[in-house]
Amino acid sequence: MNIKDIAKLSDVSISTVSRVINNSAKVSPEVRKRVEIVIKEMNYRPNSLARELQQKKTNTIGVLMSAEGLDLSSLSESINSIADVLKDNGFNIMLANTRFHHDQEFEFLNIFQEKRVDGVLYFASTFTDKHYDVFKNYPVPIVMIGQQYELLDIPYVIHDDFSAARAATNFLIEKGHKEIGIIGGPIEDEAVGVQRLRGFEAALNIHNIAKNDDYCEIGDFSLTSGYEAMKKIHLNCKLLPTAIFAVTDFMAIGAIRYLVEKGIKVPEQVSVIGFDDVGVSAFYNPPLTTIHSDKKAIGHLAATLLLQILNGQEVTTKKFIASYELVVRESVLDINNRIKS
Amino acid sequence: MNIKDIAKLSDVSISTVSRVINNSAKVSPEVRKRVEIVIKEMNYRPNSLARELQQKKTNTIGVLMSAEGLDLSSLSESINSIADVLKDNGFNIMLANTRFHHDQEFEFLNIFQEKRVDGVLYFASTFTDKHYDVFKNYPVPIVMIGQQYELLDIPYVIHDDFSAARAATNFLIEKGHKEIGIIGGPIEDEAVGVQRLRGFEAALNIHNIAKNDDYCEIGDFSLTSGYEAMKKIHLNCKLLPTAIFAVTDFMAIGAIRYLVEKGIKVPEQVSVIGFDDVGVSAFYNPPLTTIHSDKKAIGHLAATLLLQILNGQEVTTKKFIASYELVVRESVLDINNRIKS
DNA sequence: TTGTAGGCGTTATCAT
DNA sequence: ATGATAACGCCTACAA
Repeated sequence: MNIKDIAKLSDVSISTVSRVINNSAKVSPEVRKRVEIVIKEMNYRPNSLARELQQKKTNTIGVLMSAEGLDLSSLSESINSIADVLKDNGFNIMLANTRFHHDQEFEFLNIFQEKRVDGVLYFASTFTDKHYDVFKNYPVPIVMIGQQYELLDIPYVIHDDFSAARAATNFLIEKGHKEIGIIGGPIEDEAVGVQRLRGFEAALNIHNIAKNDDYCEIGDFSLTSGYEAMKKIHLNCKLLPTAIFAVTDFMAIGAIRYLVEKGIKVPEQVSVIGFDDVGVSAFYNPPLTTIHSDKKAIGHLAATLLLQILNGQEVTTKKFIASYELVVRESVLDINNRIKS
Repeated sequence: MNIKDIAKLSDVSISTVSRVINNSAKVSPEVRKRVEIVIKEMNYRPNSLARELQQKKTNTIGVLMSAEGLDLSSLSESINSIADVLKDNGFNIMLANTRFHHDQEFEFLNIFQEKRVDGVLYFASTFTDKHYDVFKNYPVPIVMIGQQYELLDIPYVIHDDFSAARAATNFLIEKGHKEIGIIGGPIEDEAVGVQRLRGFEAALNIHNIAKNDDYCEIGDFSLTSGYEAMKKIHLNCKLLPTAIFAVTDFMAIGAIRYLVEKGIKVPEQVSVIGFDDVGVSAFYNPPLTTIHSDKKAIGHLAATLLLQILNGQEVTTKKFIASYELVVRESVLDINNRIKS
């Protein structure tokens, strides 16, 4: 069933059918009615492939991300707001998830290109030379999310991982903690693995607190990895740190679970602070003190930015930083007035 | 940059270029090399729109679901396995999420049709007459997930919500509970809202336990709604039930959080059992006893089924039921030997 | 092994 | 207000 069939059945030319479909020009009311009835009758839908081929525009944005499941993850909120913005502007989303198989990124980028998406939103993780090459020659505009990469002239929106991590650590220090551990992310992940670690170290430095490597482990974002990292720290030293900064709420939850399982009280014996403010965090036992980043704003900003570029508007600023906020709940204890044992 | 340009630059005809792209026929090694170099050089990718238009096949499956970020997590596992199956068979996914705006389903179904997806995987929630009409006339095969609807001749894969809910409730009863409440789902959701409730009631019935309406509230799947439902139950009666069945892990978590916040011990004072076995459940405090349904299997099954239909294989069975399993953790207390107070 | 030409379903340009 | 026709970029007979 195509436009030709509809034309025949309504006894008009295909141009006229096209006109009623797109409201692109005047069509006499009677004819319009006639055509519309046939369309409804036949359950006809125009073929976007043909339309987009001829218009050289798909009204589709490719969104590339790297996460296990779209679950509670911090991404899902951003993606929802991206979806909203794009939908409001008549764009569709083509979602691709590498699930941490970063090599697949290029494969998806190719598919995007073949499918002729009008632009791409890229939740970055690692950034390699190959990324550089590919992005440099990419035929449509890209907006990067979550990772700063100044070599390339593509705009990006990030949250200030360094400052936020420093703030989290400072909070721990304010509360009297001096023995502080960290459960970090993979160092290939610049934002989470590197910047948050740097922020942590900076806070320690400025307060003249030495970093104890026995207190420092790395996870892969999963709940289990947080659990395992905490276990390693426990095994590393007979005396646990009084506080842990987990660079991800999920890892924080994994860590707390380990502690509770071992009969170690949180926050009475060990305080834990997270990062992300994922949905469950407020409902966890104990409710998690963490860094809340405005994921909705990030998605909104990135999508809007891309749309502007697509509209040919000049985008002068290339760097956008979303705000964060420390949300204090119950997983960190103030030990300033603790009687020394 | 199109096939014609490549042809010109490599000094061959477009058919030859097409042949090297698709390996569809013999091409002399020298010519092939020549063309391949130009392709690489020009960073050329074939236009799928044109290709799919002419082949009348997009190798794309539309996946329609209805979840808000949070809830996605029970879906996300299924979706991952769907993605795997489809990818292995050369299919792409087009994901659409109504986020509980069920009216948008039809809009997306239309888009799928316009984009000429080869088939659709439909995570059903509510099923109305309009669905009936639309599905009846839908031009490509549909496989339904999570909801049984026999009027239509479309295959579906579900988990046995009724039996699983009954099993969960029976477990509570076995452990000596007689005062049992439920936090249910919206009744428009046949599987979660109705079937799980029916299973609950069936278990009560067979053990001659009366259902106490003060113990029964309904949530909307969110953590908050679980919290609020538990609060209502608390307000309804001076004496809390000894156990609660929440038809969703997230609502169970919300409920537990409410109880803990009020100083009510879980499971010592109130036991809670969930449904879904979402990622965090094992790491919650206390670890959540729940029904684990094989979401991966569901996704795998549904995708495979659709592929079979697409391949013209006769599918005789229309109904597939995935297995479930009760996973016992620490949120339910055995009160059989409790000293009566 | 390689090239030519028609058609996939639209929209857009130009007549009428 | 309506219709004929040439693209859009590709694949696939059919020819050479």
